[in-house]
Amino acid sequence: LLFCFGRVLTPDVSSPEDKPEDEFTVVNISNYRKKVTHHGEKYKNRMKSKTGIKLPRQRVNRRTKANDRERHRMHRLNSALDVLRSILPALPDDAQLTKIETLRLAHNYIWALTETLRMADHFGEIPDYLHPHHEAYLPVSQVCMEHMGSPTSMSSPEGDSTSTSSTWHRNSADTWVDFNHREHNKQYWDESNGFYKEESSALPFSFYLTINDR
DNA sequence: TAGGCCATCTGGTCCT
DNA sequence: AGGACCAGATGGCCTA
Repeated sequence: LLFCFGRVLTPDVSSPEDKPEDEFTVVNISNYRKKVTHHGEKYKNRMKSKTGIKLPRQRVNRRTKANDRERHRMHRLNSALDVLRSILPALPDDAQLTKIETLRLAHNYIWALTETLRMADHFGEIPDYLHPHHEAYLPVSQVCMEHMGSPTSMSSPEGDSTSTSSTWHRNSADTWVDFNHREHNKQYWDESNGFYKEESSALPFSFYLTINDR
């Protein structure tokens, strides 16, 4: 999956103490390259008190240790987010999901998978694309979005129902799964828009997966 | 240049 | 007491 992402490179989380303070690493974050200094080089002057009074050595040592722990804690958090990104549907463009987008997409992705199972129950059968031996089989985890528009833009809940940023993944002649960048709210299955009709006994149906709040 | 995103520092609070 | 967690502040990098 990391290969699938290609561009998802984890920041260097190896022990920062291993690096000289002046050294920096260029890492790929999002779709840009970013300099990351090690061991708080650019912040080291903040260890002075606001009044300019020299702080007791013990206090400085405590604070330094706490900073290290906090830094490592955030690195672990970021590593966990990378793992989460790796199992979410890949983005089509060369951009990594931000933290908030990752969490929102994960939330909505779980919701979509839950809906898939619920619909399978409802229709009494598993959709074609979930049958491993069906020609239309498509592991949900490998569904990729061809276009999501701006990851941070907030599209209108009511408008844009046939958004040009829609991503349609054809799985069979009659079944489409749409992991779409589209705003959802409590009416995300809006029948008036014809996205999904619960009473319909037949496919097609669509899933809209968004990184925005629902 | 403004705004978004991020890493880091920092001090406070809670928990063990 | 010390560690984990949290939120605010700060400054760097990038994009529109």
